Amino acid sequence: PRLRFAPSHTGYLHVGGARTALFNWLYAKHTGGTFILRIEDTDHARSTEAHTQVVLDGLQWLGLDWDEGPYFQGAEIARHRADVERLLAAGKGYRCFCTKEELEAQRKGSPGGGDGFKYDRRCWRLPPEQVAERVARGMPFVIRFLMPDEEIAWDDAVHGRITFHGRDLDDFVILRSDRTPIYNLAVVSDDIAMTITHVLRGDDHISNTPKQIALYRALGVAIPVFAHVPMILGTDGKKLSKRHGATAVGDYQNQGILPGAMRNFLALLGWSPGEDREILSEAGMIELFSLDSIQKKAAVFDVAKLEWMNGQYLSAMTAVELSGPLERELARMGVDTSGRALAPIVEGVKSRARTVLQLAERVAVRLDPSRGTLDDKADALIKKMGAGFAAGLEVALASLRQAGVDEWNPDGILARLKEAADAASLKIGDVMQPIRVALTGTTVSEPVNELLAVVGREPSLRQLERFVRRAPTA
RNA sequence: GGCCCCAUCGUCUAACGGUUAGGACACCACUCUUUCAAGGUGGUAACACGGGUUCGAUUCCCGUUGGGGCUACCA
Repeated sequence: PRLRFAPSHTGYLHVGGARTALFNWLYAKHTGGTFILRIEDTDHARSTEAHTQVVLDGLQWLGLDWDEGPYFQGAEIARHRADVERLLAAGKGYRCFCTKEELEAQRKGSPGGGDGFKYDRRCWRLPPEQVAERVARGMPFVIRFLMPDEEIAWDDAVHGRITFHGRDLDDFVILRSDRTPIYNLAVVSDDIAMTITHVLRGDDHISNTPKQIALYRALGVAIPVFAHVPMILGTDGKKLSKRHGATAVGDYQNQGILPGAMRNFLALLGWSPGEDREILSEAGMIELFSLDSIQKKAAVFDVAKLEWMNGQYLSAMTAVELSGPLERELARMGVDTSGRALAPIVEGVKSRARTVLQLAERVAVRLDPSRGTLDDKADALIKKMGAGFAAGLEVALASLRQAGVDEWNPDGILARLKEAADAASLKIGDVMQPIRVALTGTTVSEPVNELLAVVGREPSLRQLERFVRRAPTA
């Protein structure tokens, strides 16, 4: 099989597009087929190289490598025109001299007031000599496709049989007056030229499919397998768009989502491997993927589940595997990591983080506790403990000052603190929690003794002292 | 308006005529723990509605309702 992903270069890779690309890629990998990338840039006004690059970067980030391309639709205009000429010569297309203004007037005058307007074929009825005369006169024209009055149906690989009728379809334009091709014509021409066997695309193309099938028939070419995958919706059930927040894969990359997690999550949106599987390896996905287990229903994009999944990937990865994305994020935050061993810190915090951003923030605080800021829960705890907070901190500090460098390890610190708490008749938690808050600004962290060990003796003591001066004593 | 698609917990989904309708996220308890958003255990929560077909429908058919898509010299 030969598959293609054909995004238009809108300047960003929409998660819906990414999911479509993923399904194409999975099917190609599963069947040993070829995955082709083609950029639809016939709308040259919007076309820029930078926009194309964003799409390429997004696919690469997700690990979706293509076997051929990227091809550019805009480079094939000569072939598109040749196909249009063939249709014209065979009487399956015709010249239309109606101007945009005339069309607009016709639209306004039609029953529906414009929506659902179908061209009335007045130019098709023009006598040949009049057409020749207008062409000779240099009158501008578009070429329309003569929609046959017949049933157009196909067996969709995800929906089953879908049936349209030519009488409901318009004689749509296939070549603009500037002799550039229109989308539907270009797609069919390209898919034929590239011998595409499976067209896997979004649901929103279902209504384009009968037009394209009519074109295949007129060109005398057998149609490929069509598979229309469901759309991705926002939480309000509407087509996912920018007003829902992050919709581009680049947005999620910036928010600290790992590519593996994103791919896994996207795969499960509209497809199910069965047997309650959730976390899937790349090989597992490829092996299990099939067109007939694709959902017909649109799916809502649930960021909470994406983040959960990202957390799963995060805690399953080793500190070494995480070092790339982590250091990139730390650099972006302006944190100096030179000469510091990050691995031990990462081990302590990765299972509690859901995004690389959170991971980086926590690592940064352990590198330099003074950058921590109090969150609401920590603030509430301080208030709740009242004088006990400062008392616990004093006890901790006094005891930790006694601990030498040779003792500054998780076991040594724990022994110290236990002893000190006992001596002061405090519960161990009344000593530990204040330390945690002072060092991280939060109520959440790895065990406090490990936290102290990883932060180091001097930085820990310095931060605790700073905090004692600040903490309320009454 | 016309054409088309869709319909299981709040969300992602399993079920391919017979199940106490299963899992995951989220949520709520409990548990482990010096804390926790981590781990563990448990819980609340769904077959849109009405007709058929059938011994039997979440499952097949029709309709209703509801949602969505398309309807450009955009892609």
